[in-house]
Amino acid sequence: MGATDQREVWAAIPGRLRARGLRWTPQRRALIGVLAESRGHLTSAEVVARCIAADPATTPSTVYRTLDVLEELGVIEHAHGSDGREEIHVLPDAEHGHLRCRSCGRTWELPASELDTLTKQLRRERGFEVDLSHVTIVGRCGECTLA
Amino acid sequence: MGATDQREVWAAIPGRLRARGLRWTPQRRALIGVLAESRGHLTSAEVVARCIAADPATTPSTVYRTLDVLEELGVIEHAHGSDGREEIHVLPDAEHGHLRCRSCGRTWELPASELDTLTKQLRRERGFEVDLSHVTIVGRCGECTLA
DNA sequence: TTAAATGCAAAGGGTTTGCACCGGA
DNA sequence: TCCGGTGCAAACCCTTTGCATTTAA
Repeated sequence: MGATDQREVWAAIPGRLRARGLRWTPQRRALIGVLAESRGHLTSAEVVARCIAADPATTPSTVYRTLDVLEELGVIEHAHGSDGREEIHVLPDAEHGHLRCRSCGRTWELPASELDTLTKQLRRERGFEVDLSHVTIVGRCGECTLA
Repeated sequence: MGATDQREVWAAIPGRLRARGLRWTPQRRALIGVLAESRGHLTSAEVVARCIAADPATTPSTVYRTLDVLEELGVIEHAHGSDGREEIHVLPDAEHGHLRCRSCGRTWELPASELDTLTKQLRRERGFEVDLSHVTIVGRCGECTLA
């Protein structure tokens, strides 16, 4: 999915909200602005912090409530990081899992192709449908293993 | 690992604590009692609740502190569940990951053998060393998919 | 004896909730 | 106008911390 497509997703949100009888507000516009600038993953708390940075008048509860709405729209998905906090993934359309180094804390995307063997195997042997965007493999990355 | 071996692990704890200059106390005995009766996984909060059920005088902070000690001993390991809470795994000696159904909430152990292909592949292609006990694959189990 | 462990209470962080008011559609 | 959204504050839950006191070794 290219940058242009992503912009279209953001641009379509006001209409998608109204189509559901929901509303497009300045606060929601601000939140979308924060998300649109955030590649990859961030915690809900980080989203709140960035919204407050952008506008000190931001209320946490509004952010959390809007994040719920956006998840219903499928614009974001949430999971839980190794420290137990909410972690949100922007634009999960490109299904992928994550790789996290527990030493340096960095994360990488794990494309569906690399998890293909596992997902097929679990489906075949256990009838289990893997939710790719919630797969997070924790361990030590190459650099940290060498260091 | 059989039930007998597990009992031996519990029985060895007092000595292992003392060998480190740590102490075997009634509170720790009670906590071990709770863990020994808990197959599989449970949250820290559940451990606290069960300890309090066993002895209303239990103090949460003591439980949390002892869980830390037990993790250092390698008796338990902690991860984070889908709801973001601490989740502890008893006796992680037999390295395995977990499979969790996000619909019914049940979890299953995922033996190293089933993750073997993935771990080898990540090591080869990325130099990444997977921490098996922290692998949790989320999705929908066979039963819930049918229902 | 003496350092570890406990109990208590308080703070902490992130998240959720109730409710009156505000403001998109 | 009307219902959804907002802001505020308080509550929530789980977890951590400080400190005086107890207790295992």
